[in-house]
Amino acid sequence: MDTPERAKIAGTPLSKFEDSPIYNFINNLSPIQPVKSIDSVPIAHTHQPLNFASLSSIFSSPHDNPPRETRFLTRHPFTDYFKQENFSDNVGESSLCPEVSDAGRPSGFTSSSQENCTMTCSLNEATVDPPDECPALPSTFPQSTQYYSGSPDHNVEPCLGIKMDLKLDVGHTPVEFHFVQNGVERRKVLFAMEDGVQENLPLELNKDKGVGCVWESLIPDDGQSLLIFDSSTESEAHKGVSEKAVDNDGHSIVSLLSNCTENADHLQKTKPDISHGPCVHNVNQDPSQNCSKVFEKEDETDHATKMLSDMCHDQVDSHQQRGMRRRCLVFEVASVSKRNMYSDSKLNPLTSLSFKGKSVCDTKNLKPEIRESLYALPGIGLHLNALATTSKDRMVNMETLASEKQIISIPCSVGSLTSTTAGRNSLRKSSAVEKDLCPSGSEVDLQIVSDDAPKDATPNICEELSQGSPKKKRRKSGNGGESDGCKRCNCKKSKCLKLYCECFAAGVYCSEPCSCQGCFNKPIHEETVLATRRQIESRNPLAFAPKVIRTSESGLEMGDDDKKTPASARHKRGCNCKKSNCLKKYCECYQGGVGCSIGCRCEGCKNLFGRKDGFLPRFEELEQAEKEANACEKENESLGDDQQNTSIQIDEHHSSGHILPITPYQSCRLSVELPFSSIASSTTSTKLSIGRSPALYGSHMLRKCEMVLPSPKLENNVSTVVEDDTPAILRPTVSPTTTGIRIASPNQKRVSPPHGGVGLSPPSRKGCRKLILRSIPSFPPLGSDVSTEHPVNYSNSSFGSSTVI
DNA sequence: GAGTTTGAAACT
DNA sequence: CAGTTTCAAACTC
Repeated sequence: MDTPERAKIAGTPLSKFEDSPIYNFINNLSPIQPVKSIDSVPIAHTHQPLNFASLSSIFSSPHDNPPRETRFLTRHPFTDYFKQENFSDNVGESSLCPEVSDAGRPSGFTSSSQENCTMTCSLNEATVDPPDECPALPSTFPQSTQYYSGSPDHNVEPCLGIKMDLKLDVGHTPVEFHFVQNGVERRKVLFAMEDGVQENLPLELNKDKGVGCVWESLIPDDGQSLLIFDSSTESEAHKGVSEKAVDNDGHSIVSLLSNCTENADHLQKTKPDISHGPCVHNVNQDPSQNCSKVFEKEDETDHATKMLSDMCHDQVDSHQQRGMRRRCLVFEVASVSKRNMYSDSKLNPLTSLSFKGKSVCDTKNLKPEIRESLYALPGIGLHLNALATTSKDRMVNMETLASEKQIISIPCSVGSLTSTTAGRNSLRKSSAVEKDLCPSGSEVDLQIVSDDAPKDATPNICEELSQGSPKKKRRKSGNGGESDGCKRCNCKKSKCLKLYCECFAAGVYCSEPCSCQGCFNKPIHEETVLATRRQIESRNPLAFAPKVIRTSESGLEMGDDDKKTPASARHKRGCNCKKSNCLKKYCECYQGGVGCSIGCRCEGCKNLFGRKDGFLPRFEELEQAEKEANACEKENESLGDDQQNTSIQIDEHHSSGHILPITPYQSCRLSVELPFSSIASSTTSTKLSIGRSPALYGSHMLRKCEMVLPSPKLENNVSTVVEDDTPAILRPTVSPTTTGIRIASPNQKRVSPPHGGVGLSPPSRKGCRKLILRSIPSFPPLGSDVSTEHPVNYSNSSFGSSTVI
């Protein structure tokens, strides 16, 4: 919708809605008193108008994109209404769900109510089909909206918001609610959805709707089909549910997931009669029961995650996949809603978004500080250190995605992000809650725009997204335990409370994949962790800063030495290699894919990325050296051959055949406050998001694609952020990507990026394809309309700028 | 998987 | 700040 419209909506007082027929209708329908949940609007409650009361913030979110909105069809009165409500601060954006065919919605409630209304509501963008269309069936809906997940069109917008599609067909049509919490979760869903869509429903996608309508395409025209899961794979409970759902009038579609979610939420608390809800009725009781059973069995917090992971893994049947995807979405929602419901203030959707530096889905692993910061800055999730870490798996994933030509926005938030707003501390969630969240996903704004549907990626993503997934445990592979993409520590004596511990250093809690002993880096010992962290920071404010900060900018703007700020103290100091010749991972510079700088005290430096003496090896030399040095890694790389096929693309601008190493110094052009150091001081604006976090994505990506150097975000973001609340990512400051990466030596002597960079990249980089990392708009503090200020142009974003190789 | 090497982190 | 020790990752076998 147009900006004016949005504004209009935003400004629409709740009262208007109250006056609207729909509002009245809904009120009448629901015998249940509206539940007020601030953080989220649980699907279960969606049927009640009041539930949306807190959505206003969502709508106000800066994320709204005018462009996108234009797509939106008609605005439904409800939209306004919803906006009025405070959904939660967290709501970043919502993408509209175009009216998909009725069945299309992942979650749908069928209401027996007599009126027919189709309402689609995206919290952020709230798109609603006006009541006019009420009788309108899905088919009638004009165009679907694009989802962020990867639709090309969406690139522009960062999405961290809660996305909610509310579709009401009172009468025969089911009422469907799509609720995507935001950020990570949403992305997860999107990934899953897209993935499924692309794989399974390519035709559908392309048919009528065009690129943007992936989601919609996912949804079968036949609403029923949507709900039907592959019985073979589905659990009994689900089966029963779906069947029942179908049974209801043939046209009523019930979203099992929604129900489950709803049920889950309600079960523990109130156990409301779902059937009562205006929107939910037919299907629901049994399914709900089933669902409830399921949920009861498992820990609430973990359940959603597990389910998600399981679903992700099962992708045999397209049909199944659809179901799976939807379920994932739903579950996710469910988990969210649960959290919201139960943890109330504790859970902030945004929080869930935060990325863990290393593990993709370990929200629980996030350290308290980070969590806080995350809450404060939704967009920022990646710990800088995470960037440094290399994980092949992730690489693979990332690469895969990249290869797909997807645009991945990986906003990295520094582990110890400083919360922009101290006030948001309240948002901090309990660790338990966080567990459910998928940090990586969340924070990382991982938007994949795939030109080619990335099919491969899906699994990976799913895996990452789902902590529970079995694959997770692959963790230690030959490379040292990164197989999962999540590199985990193996500390024995440090109790994981020292920088020796990668997890600790990355600002994440140790998790299952870790092999640490006597670990204190766990939520249980949060206080200890924090105290230790503070201590370390007091000693060295930069201790938690990323080892290597690379900025596309830095590369681009070589001239400004002054501005360069060392990303981390460590790097400031530079490496101190004696025997590795800076050709092994022992060397942080090498590991980070940057050249050594003057600050390095290394001996016999042969850093392929650039020597402190300014020497740049020829491409051939580099290649050979790399081969020699990294033979091992190559082996590992095999895994991603397909994915890695894409050669690293270095910006031609820079490619003169030589790689410009980015030394830490170089990269740090911007005087940036290290985010980490500021952990304790939440008040400071956060700083960085280097990669977004997900650390998973970002970090690995970066690592593997070292040449690219996304870390720029850090700088960019940081600088920006500091200045104003606008997420750095969103800011136009950098123009990076387009230009390509330039690596400048600290002295700026080095220049010439390698051409393909292919051979040069450190082992980790090999697989790197050209990734367009977009800095995910960290969602700026609610209320500020980023879109206007910074139209989210991923391509321009710092990340995006950095071309990933 | 165990042992060695390495260099950062921590300590003095 | 420099030297030493501790530590865990990286690496090798």
